[in-house]
Amino acid sequence: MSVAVSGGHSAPDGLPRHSARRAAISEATVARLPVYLRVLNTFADSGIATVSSEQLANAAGVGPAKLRKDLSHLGSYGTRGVGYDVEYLVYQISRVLGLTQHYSVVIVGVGNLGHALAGYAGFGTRGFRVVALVDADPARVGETIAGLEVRHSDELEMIVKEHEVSIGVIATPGSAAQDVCDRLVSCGVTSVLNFAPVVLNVPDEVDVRKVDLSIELQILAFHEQRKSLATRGAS
Amino acid sequence: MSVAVSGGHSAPDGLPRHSARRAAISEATVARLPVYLRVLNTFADSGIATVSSEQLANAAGVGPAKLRKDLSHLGSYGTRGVGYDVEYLVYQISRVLGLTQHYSVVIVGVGNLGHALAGYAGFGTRGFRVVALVDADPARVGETIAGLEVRHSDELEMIVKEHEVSIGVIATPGSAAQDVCDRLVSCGVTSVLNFAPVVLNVPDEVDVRKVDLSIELQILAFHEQRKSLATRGAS
DNA sequence: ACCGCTTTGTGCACGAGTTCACAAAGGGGT
DNA sequence: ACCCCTTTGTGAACTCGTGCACAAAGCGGT
Repeated sequence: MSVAVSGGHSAPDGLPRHSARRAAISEATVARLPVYLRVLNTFADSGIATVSSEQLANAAGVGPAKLRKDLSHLGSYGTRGVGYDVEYLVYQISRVLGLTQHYSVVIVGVGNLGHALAGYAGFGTRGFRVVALVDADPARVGETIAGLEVRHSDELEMIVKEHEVSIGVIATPGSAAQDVCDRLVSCGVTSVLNFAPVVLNVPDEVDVRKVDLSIELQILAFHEQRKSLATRGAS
Repeated sequence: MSVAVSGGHSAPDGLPRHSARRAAISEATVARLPVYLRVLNTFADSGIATVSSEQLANAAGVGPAKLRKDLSHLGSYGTRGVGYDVEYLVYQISRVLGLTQHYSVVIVGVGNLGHALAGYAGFGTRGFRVVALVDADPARVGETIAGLEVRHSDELEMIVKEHEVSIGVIATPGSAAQDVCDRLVSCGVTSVLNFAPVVLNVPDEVDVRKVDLSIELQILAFHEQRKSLATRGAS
């Protein structure tokens, strides 16, 4: 749903990682950790020092058992009879997610959506920094958005190298997306967030996550129809 | 990912639907159908009349077996030795997804993101029509975006009733999201697309899908870290 | 009318993810 | 020091989704 959901990652890679101190965290769990993290942060802001799995699970919209199993995959950071220390858990999840490092992000395509993304506060949070905005349209080049000057997409390779960009955000029309993606990948970007309505083709080592509005709407439409058929059928 | 992916839908509802002529389509399959549909449309535009499961699967980024199984869940619409008729399959998937009906959409929150959503072409396609834009800020009320006048959120209930809105899009700040959601639900909206970074609480019969940028970024960060640890560990 | 080639539809086995239920573990009061 | 209450961490059963492999089914050429 998210856009749900939906990542690149092909192989369940059973390769023996360097020395895997932990049994490798499942994809489903990784997708939920950011939710827990957000909820924990709101708890911390409210001055709450400790939470039980049940409280946390309720706030995150999952079952308590699932939550405990998820957390157990990253270590034994709870106290039996008490719960989890909020601050400590925030730190541990941040560490596992890699948010203690910093990531440079480039946004390609400054249309309506790219504009909104550039101004999105979520980037500012822990670890992510938008280092450049890029567009193919010369008319937009030079414009300043959210404190960044829009640069021409010819400079894309240079920008990626210069800032050691690791995450590329594609907010172009669908027709340009694969080309932009190829260029990002060819100069070393290994993670892509794709907003264009196309299926991107990338080598195995590159992760792609897609956010697709019209897919989400169509999934909702399916359930809407299902519901209206159900009530009509019951009459 | 999707935005992951991530829907409301709680119970796997084993209730005997009205007369369920088909065995009910799995959630995972439903999430892929829109992708198939899009690919099929590009094929149709290229004048291609027939596709094999392998061609379609490649273009959609899935395995051929999975694709065939997905399609088999909605009927036997292929010809052995030949493949699938593009136009017919487009029609069948559209029908199953409920895109032959029309859905009225209201967008709540006209900030950067709401602005972009209002102008998004994806809404115009088959079945979805944005009937109103709503914001709580009086300064924005009256402004015209994409041919629609922004109205004050006090009028939300009236608008929903008047236009028989079935899908609500929440593009407000997180602090307002739950309140807006409650109001939408209380006047009959049964599908919500949530862009606010909060976990919405809704009754079981309401479907929520969330699109969360910062979650997607954090998932990418996890894999980035994993990759950099792997290469560092191999040295 | 038959034969061989291609491609679908699906039974089956496997693996991933979820849920249940409970033993182990810690805290606090007496 | 002991006991009771709460809550974690996890083994085990189960459900769901995926991928393989192959039989059934068309089509076209002879």
